[in-house]
Amino acid sequence: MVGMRQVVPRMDQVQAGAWMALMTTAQLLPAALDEQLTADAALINFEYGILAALNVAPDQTMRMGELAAAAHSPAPRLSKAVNRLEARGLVERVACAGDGRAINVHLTREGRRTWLQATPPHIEFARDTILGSLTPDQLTALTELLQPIISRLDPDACPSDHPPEQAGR
Amino acid sequence: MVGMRQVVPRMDQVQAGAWMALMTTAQLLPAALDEQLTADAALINFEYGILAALNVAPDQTMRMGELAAAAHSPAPRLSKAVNRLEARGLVERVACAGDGRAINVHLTREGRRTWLQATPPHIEFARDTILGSLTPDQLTALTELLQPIISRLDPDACPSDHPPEQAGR
DNA sequence: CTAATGTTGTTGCCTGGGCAAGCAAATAGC
DNA sequence: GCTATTTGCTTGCCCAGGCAACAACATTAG
Repeated sequence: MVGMRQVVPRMDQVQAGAWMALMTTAQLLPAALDEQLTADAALINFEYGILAALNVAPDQTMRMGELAAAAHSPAPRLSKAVNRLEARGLVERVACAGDGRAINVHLTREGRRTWLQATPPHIEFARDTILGSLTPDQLTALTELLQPIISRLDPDACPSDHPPEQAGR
Repeated sequence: MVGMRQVVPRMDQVQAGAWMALMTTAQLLPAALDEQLTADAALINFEYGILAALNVAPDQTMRMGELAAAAHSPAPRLSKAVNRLEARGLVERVACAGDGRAINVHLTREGRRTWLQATPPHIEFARDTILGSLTPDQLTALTELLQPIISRLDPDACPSDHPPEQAGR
C-alpha cells in the first residue's frame, strides 16, 4: 500500500501546463470579446457573429436554420438573439415565400451600419491584443495545434466557417 | 474611389485561421467540460475547480478571497457557487477566528468524496479527448503559444500554477 | 380528403453570471 | 472614544443560454 499514493489519475507536468493554458484561454477570451464589443457597439460576440454572417449572405438574408448552423447555435438561442436584434431594428424577420414555416432574417440598413461601425475595433482587438504577440509562423503553428483538439471536441467543426470570417468573401 | 472597397480593416489568411481556431476552441471547450462534469458528478467546471482548490489547501480550507483569486472569479460568482455547494453539504462556511468579516470555506468529508469520485473521469476526459491528439512536444509548444495570449488578456494571470504568494517575501 | 409524421421556429421555465448596492467588521483619523 | 473609510463578503436585479413543450406549416400514407 505504500506505493499507492494517489487513487486519482494524474497528468504529467506537460499535460497539466497545456491544460491550464487551454482552460485559462477558454475562460478569458470570450469575456474579453464580449467586453470589447459591448463597449464599442452594445453587441455581444454572438450577436456580432449574426450580423457578420448576414452581411456576407446573398441579399443580406438567411433562414433561421442556416444562421443557427453558421453560428453553431441551438435554435432557441438564435431565436432569442434575433428577437433582441429585431427589437433594435438591426434585423428583420420576413416570411419565406416558398415555405410557410421558414423565416428569413434580413440585415437592415441600420443593422449593416452598426456592423460596419462595430467591426474595426473588433478586428483591431483581435489582431493587436490577441494575435499580436505571435509571429505568422507561430499563428500557423497554433492553428495546427488547435485543429485536432477542435476536431475531437466537435467532429462537425470544419476549418472554414464562423462569425468573424472576413467581410469580403 | 474605385479601389476603396472595404472600410473595415482585414485580417490576413493566417490571422483569420488562428482567430477562428481560438474562437472555436473557446466556445467548445467550456461546454464540453461542463457536460462531462455534469454527467459524471453533477458539478459544473467552476464548482469542480473550487473543490479541487480546497482539496489541496492546508486543512482543506481557504478564505473566500483566496478562493476567488484561485478561480479567477469575481467575488459574487464565487459566493453563489459556495452557496450551491454548501446547500449540498460539499463545503461549509466557518467564521474566521482572527477576522470577523472573513469566511473560511472548508471542504467537508462528503465534498472530498465527491471530488474524488468526479476526478478520474474528468482527468481522463482532459487527457484522452482533448490533449490526447498531441505529442508532449506539441503540448509544450501549445502552452508556449498560448502563454503570450493569456498574458495580454489578463496581465495578472500567472504562468506557473501556484506562485504561492508567501507572506514573507 | 384526412390522419399521421416530420420540419421549422418560438416561448416558458429554470439556472448561472455580471454588476451595483448593501451590510458588517476592521482600521484610520480626529 | 467616536466617526469615516476601507475591506470582505453577500444579496437583489437583470440578462443570456439550455431544454422541453408547443404551435404552425409541410409532407406523406391511407
